[in-house]
Order: sequence, then structure tokens, then C-alpha cells
Amino acid sequence: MTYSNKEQFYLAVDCVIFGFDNDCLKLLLYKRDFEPEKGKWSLMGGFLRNEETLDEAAHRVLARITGLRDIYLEQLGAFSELNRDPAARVVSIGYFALINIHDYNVNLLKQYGAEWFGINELPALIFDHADIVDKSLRRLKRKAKNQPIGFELLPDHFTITQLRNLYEAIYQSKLDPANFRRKILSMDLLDRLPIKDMNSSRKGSFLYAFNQAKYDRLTAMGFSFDISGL
Amino acid sequence: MTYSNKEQFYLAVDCVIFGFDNDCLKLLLYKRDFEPEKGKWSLMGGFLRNEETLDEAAHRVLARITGLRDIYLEQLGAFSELNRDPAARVVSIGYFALINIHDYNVNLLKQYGAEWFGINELPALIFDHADIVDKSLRRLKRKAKNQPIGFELLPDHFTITQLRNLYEAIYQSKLDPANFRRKILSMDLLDRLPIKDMNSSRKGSFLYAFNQAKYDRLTAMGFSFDISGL
DNA sequence: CCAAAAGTGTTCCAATTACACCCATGC
DNA sequence: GCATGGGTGTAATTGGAACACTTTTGG
Repeated sequence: MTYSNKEQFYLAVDCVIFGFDNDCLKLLLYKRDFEPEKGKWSLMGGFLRNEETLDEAAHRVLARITGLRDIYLEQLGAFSELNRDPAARVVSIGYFALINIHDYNVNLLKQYGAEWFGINELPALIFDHADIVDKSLRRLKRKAKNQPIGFELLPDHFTITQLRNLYEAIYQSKLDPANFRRKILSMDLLDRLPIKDMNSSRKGSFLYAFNQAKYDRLTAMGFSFDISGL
Repeated sequence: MTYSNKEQFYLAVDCVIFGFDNDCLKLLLYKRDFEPEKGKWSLMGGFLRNEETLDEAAHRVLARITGLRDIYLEQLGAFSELNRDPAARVVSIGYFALINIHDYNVNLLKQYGAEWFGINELPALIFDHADIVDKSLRRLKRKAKNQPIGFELLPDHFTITQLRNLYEAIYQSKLDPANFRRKILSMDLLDRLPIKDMNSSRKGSFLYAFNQAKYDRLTAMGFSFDISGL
């Protein structure tokens, strides 16, 4: 082998899984089921295998705990501090995933001892997983401004108020309801459904759906999503 | 070993090295000096070693070809397609570096057969290095809007026109000289030196220096660099 | 004096902000 | 009827875009 004098490394993926529960941004964590640090709270992770890419490994890991395929998934970067895992030199590739919090397989979650934690109420995490969470939060805040990824965290049908609550949870700040509504609707990315959600108010509020085709068409014409300011 | 049933991988770093030569953004490439693909144009790279982090490996690689330490360096992400390197399964971590193009060690460059190429005149590259270059260009364009990293590509003292030329090279579009000057100076990040550069015009133009301390102070107060629009 | 780049002034327009106000309905 | 969140209207302000104009000095 050409590179046989070079060293080799264990490669892992660790996934930061975001969900949104009406007014609070949450992370899915599980109790690690092998040594070292068995029983401690951890990101969902796994080792890379020879026959797969890193993206495939991350999807495999996500499917194992949530039962979901076709999840929004994005690579964060590599974490390579020498003693991040005390048992061996392991380089980990962080990923962050956005899922609809009501969409997962409850049985799998129970089986793995997984739980949702509010972003401000996280338990202690093993290794450098808190760093990975930090980085993914920063990434989420940045990307949510310039790309319509927030919708990945909502059900297919949602009210403008729910969408605003999501952005308020991500940026931990209040947004003006009137201006937010106008700005979002002015982009013409949402279809208003002929259905009202009657739970949130007497008057009821219309449900909307994100229209990916419209977004793609506008993007091709030079449009770019932007909710900065607000 | 706890993980002894897991597979291991070669890990490499590959560096996209940017420079700016008055009106053109350039990349530093070299002729690969080992098999496979020996003699072909390649990003500067190297294998990760046991005793170093990925960032350290990237700095080591950069110092080898440029002689420079303390370079602006940022991780791009991991590239893990199965056959990206036909000789073996190698996962590569891409980096991008910004250097002052007049600051490198000419002898080292000669020794490695390295050359600067205009960003629009790149030769064919080995493996997936063109993908890594693409990604770093997109990253540079994004980051240069929101962080004052452009200065890494300029000499310590520069004119406003040189700075504008740099942004015009990055975004491949013309900027209004009057508005650009006002916007940059209004941020109050530059110190005007009592020196004029007399080469560019009869009147001469003042030299400026980026003031990192001012930037840090403003940033701490909630300021954020932004040259979007223009 | 003139060319050419540096640098200043000014107008116009569109987007953001802040907040007042109207609407529909279950109780 | 009235409280509540949904939704619309609007005046004031800001900041970007465009471009005319002034400055300086080597030839």
C-alpha cells in the first residue's frame, strides 16, 4: 500500500439533533450504552465504516435512534483534540440535524433511553460534546437567517405565530408580530391553506405550508432568503 | 482496546491557500511529489499524525510550503467520498488559508514546484481538490461579508482603493468607490497613517491599517462587521 | 492646463421600525 | 360585550444606490 507508513485513526460521527416544541428549542440526547462513559448523556454517534461516506454514517446513526430517513443534515466539522475520548484517539465529525419533534419513533427513543432537553437545560455531556453543541447552535443561528431551514423544525402546516415563536426561540429575542408576518409573507414562499387553527385564539389563524418549488424558482432567479433585522 | 473491532482510516489535511495580487485573487498550488498522481497539480496537503490535532497538521503543512507561521486558517469540513483517492480510503479535512501574497518564502516555493494561479485560471487538480476549492471560495465569499478577514490578504498598510479591489476580486463585481469608502470608514476600524501612496495617482492616496483592538472592542459592544449590499 | 485617481456632497428611493388600530369569535 | 390573539395601516426614520462635483499634482 502506498501510504502504509502513515498512521490510521478511528473516525466517528456525532449528531446534534434539534427539535422545536411550540416555544422551546430542544436537543435529543441519549444515554451512552458502551464504555467508556457508559450511562452518561451523549450526542447520538457512531463509528465510520469502510463502505460508507461520513454523510451516510450520520444518516445511519440518525435512523437508528429516530427511525427517520430523509432528515435535514449538515456537516459541522471535525473535532480532533488529542484526548477528547480518553479511551483512544478518535477524530469525530460533528453533524447537526433538524427534525419535526413529533415525527420520531417513540419506541426507538425509549429503547435507547433518549430524551429531549430544552436548549437552556442541557445536562452535562461526555467528552467535547458540549463544544459540538455550541458550534451547531451558532451554525443554526447563522443559517436560519439566510436559508429557510427553520421549516424543517415545524410540522408541514403551521401558523405564522408558530413560525415567529420558532425564530424567537432560536434567537432568544422577541420579534414584532406585525413586521414579522409582513416580511415572511412578502417573500412569497408560503402557501396559505384554507384551514384555520382554532386552538390559539378565538378568531383562529390560518395555516401555511412552505413551498419548496417556489423557493427553488426564486433562488434560481437570484432571490435570497433573509430575515436579518426583525 | 475498547474500540478494537472498529475500522481505522487515513486522515489527511488539504489546504486551499488564498493570496491577492493587486487585482486578482490567487491560489497557491504545487506539483504533487509522491504517488499516486505524482507531478500533477494539487492542493498542499499531508497526513495527520498521532501527536497532533488537525489544526496543527494544517499549520505544519502550510509552514512547510510557505515558511509562514501564524497564518489565518479555518477548517472547511471533511471530504469522505469512497474513491476520492484511488490508492486507498483517505478521508481529507479541507482547510482554507489567507496569506499576504508577498510574505512567503520564495525558495521553499521553488523547491516544491509551487505556483500562484488566478482563481479563474486554475489547472486541472487531482482527486476532489476542485470540490474543496469550490467550497472554500463559497466560504470566503460568505465570511468576507460578515468578518474583517479580507485584511489577512493585504499588506499591513493599504489604500482604500486596494481594499475595494480586493472585495471586487472576491465578489467579481464592481463597487461604487464613493459608497465603499464611506461604508468602510464609517465602521471606524481603520487607522489612517500620515503617509500617502503616490504610485496610484497624482494626488496620492492615504494608507490605512486595520486596528484589531478597535474591532475587538466594538465587537464586544455588539457591533458586527457587515459589507453586504455595496 | 489637463488627465486621472482621490475624496466629498447630495438627492432619491426602498426597507425597517414602532406603534395604533381593526377583526372575529368563544365565553 | 369584552377579552384575546390574528391581522392591517401608516408615519417617521434609516441607510443604501446613484451620480455630480471638488481636489491634487505630475507631466
